[in-house]
Amino acid sequence: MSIVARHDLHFLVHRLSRGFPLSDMEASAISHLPIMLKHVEAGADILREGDPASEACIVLEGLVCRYEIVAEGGRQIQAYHIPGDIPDLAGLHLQTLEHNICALRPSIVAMVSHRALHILIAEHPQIGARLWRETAIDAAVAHAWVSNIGRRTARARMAHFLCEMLARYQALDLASDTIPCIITQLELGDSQGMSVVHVNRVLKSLKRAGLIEMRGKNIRIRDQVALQFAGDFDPSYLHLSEAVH
Amino acid sequence: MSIVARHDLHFLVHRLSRGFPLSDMEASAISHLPIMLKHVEAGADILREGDPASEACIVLEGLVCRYEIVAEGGRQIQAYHIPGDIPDLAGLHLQTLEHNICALRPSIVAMVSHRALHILIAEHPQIGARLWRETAIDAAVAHAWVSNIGRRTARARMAHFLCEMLARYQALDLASDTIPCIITQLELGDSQGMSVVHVNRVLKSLKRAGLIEMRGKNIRIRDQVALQFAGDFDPSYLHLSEAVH
DNA sequence: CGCCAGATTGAGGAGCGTCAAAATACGTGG
DNA sequence: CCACGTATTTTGACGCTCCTCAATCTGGCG
Repeated sequence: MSIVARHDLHFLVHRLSRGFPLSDMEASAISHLPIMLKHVEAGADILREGDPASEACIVLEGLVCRYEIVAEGGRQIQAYHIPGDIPDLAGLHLQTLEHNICALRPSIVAMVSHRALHILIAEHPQIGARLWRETAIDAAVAHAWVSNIGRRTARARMAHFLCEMLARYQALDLASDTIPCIITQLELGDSQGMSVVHVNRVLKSLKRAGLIEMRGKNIRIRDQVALQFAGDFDPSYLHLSEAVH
Repeated sequence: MSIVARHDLHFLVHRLSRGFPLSDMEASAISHLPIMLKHVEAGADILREGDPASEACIVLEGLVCRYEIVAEGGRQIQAYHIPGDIPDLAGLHLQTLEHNICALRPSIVAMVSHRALHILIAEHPQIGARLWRETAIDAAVAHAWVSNIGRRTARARMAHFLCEMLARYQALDLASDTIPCIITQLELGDSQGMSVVHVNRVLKSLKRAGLIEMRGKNIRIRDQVALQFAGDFDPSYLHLSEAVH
């Protein structure tokens, strides 16, 4: 997975092509964006709250998250970002971002200057529309998280979350039944609004029910349909494969 | 408040002008959008989950919310929309929206066809950027809600939410210390992920502490600074007044 | 082989949900 | 202007979910 030759932007192109393919010229324009590769070690921040951003980062490999520290002492992970995602795309239109972005695992990201992106968008309005769509999807996912955390029991919440992660990796052809990244139980808790202890118990319950199992440090979904049912999961909000009008 | 002559898009223009004013031509182009006014009664849906949308609605008066019904039976209100907001702006780039939009109070909205918006954006790219920014802010607010619901106690969560609503109305010059819309305790609970009973107790606690008081059916913030402290509130994420680059 | 991050388990308690009832406000028609 | 039906608020009692604290266990690695 770490061969330099593979470090291109094909996951991003793939994402933006969802629904309706980009033209060769557009795909090529994206691939030729002036990027700077950055290897980030696990736990390292990529962007800090309040930084005036002048560039965006595209996840190429690894696992990145957006998080915030709240006064009462806890960390809240607001989103996970997998290859092809642009965690700080919103920074293109906002002065500052009010969250941190960090790598949870050793990761590789591509840094692109906002200037380059603005030029790209000006020359290829269609790409601008697709990127705007990404911002909209980001919001849709966040809203789904609000519902998940606000109104579902811990068990259903966890099931829903696991379904989301699996579906996103499946859309990239990076998974069939196993979530290919390692997420610790502490991280699961910090994203789903529960304590590590309770995460552990909920996972145990899902294992006992035959819905999931551990495969080394990864989580394998043994019964995706049942898990989706347990989590009241409908993948529509991820907009993984819809057409563009 | 219901004089027809006031039913223009000035709140929207105001929103989009934040940070750096729009040109007269741009402001005028927005004001001349072909809109259809729609009076919506309290409780009526404006958009249903999964509707293939071909138009967007701009809130002119009243209070509108985005919500979802989860399997376990509860309603989760994901966002409140006040005058100048476009609750379903994301629909401009997504096939379908996976949430409902309804009026919580008698409201007036302006319906605009996506076609008209696309033309507007094509002719005024700057307006497109500002609308894109709105999508980004929508996502930022949703992420703040994730943190709020996921990691704060009921009391801090409520304080944070009240600060948010007040700040948004203040930015429109529609409030000084009183949230000018009525939100029932049931609605507060459905948005903050708590039961009506607990909402009532939390509000009581905030009243006893002298942070808020009731003014008829409205909530008046008696000590905004203290309430912000109690809710660990920092308005940055609302991006109410920042410059555009 | 020892160390350490992460996982697991137990016990006890706080926060918050549920159920149920009463109180209050609000709109409507007489 | 009052009577009445409905929506909302308020309060109490009780219990479940989930948190905290704390200890033990496991697997990976130098």
